[in-house]
Amino acid sequence: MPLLSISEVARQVGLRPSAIRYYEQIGILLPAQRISGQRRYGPAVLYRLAVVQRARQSGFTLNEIRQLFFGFRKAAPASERWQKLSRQKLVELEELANQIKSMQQLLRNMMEKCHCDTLDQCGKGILRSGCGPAPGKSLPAKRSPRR
Amino acid sequence: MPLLSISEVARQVGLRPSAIRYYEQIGILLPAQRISGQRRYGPAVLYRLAVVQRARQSGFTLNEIRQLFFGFRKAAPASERWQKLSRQKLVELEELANQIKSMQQLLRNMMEKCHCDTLDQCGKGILRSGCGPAPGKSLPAKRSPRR
DNA sequence: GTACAACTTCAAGTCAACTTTAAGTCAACC
DNA sequence: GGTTGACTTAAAGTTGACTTGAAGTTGTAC
Repeated sequence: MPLLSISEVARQVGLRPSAIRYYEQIGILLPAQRISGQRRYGPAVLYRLAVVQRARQSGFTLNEIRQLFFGFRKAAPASERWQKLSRQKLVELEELANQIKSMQQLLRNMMEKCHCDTLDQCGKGILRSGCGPAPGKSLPAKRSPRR
Repeated sequence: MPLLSISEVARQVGLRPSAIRYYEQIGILLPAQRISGQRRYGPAVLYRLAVVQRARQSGFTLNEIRQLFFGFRKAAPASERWQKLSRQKLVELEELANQIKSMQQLLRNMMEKCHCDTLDQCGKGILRSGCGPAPGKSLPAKRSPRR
């Protein structure tokens, strides 16, 4: 039953030691046992950090991860904790995805429709919504050609 | 031909005066004419800022917006500028959208498959990839029930 | 006894896009 | 002359998730 040093833990989970100290500092990890001043960890910390990493991958902030660990009554099962936080996070991600879609729409529209010469022209066009007209002929407002 | 004060411009474009000063400071807006120390703007600044706002909505950073304005040879038409920057940005947005999809996948998988009691259990499961087994019976991996 | 690596703490720095604050200037009105 | 309101500048603060730096401690190796 070997106790791990901070850099050993860091190595195993793919973090830097400073990140692990930070997690302890902000209360995501409980203060580790010290041996002559230095942190020593049991293997369980690897599970802890696996959860943290998975949650980060899933888009949770460190505050939310703290909720996951400490924001429930003590007996609350892990599955219930994930359920609750995930539901909310899925909503946020959906919103984010929609934002991205509308950015893509704007960009595609810009690439397709903007024939402005100067950016000021372009700005004028934007104020009338959409972007500027073609230099010579006015296109008959075709809709996006499939896809 | 009325010259606009900074707060009038801000009001019209929906920014705060401090943002406009900031844009000047970082070189997105050219230094405005001063009248007894105060900034005065012609109507063209509204086009400028319309472009800035549109670019922000499309996901461009302020650095990229500076590129849009000043990162091309002087004669480069606006449409060409947008094309170049948009192509790159669309790639980034695509990557971002994929990240979000994988987060959503992780979360849905978690909600569906995790029946862990403790988060440590959960962490153990994650280390073996996926999450923990059911408490009693093993569910036959049903796929999401519509929607 | 001293060099060294690995750790410690605490404070400050990083990034982006601003905002906030403090202290000062200016023109207009009473 | 005094007050008000809108402006000015420069510097510092904000948020999140860390990293970096400085200065100090510990255990081990030579």
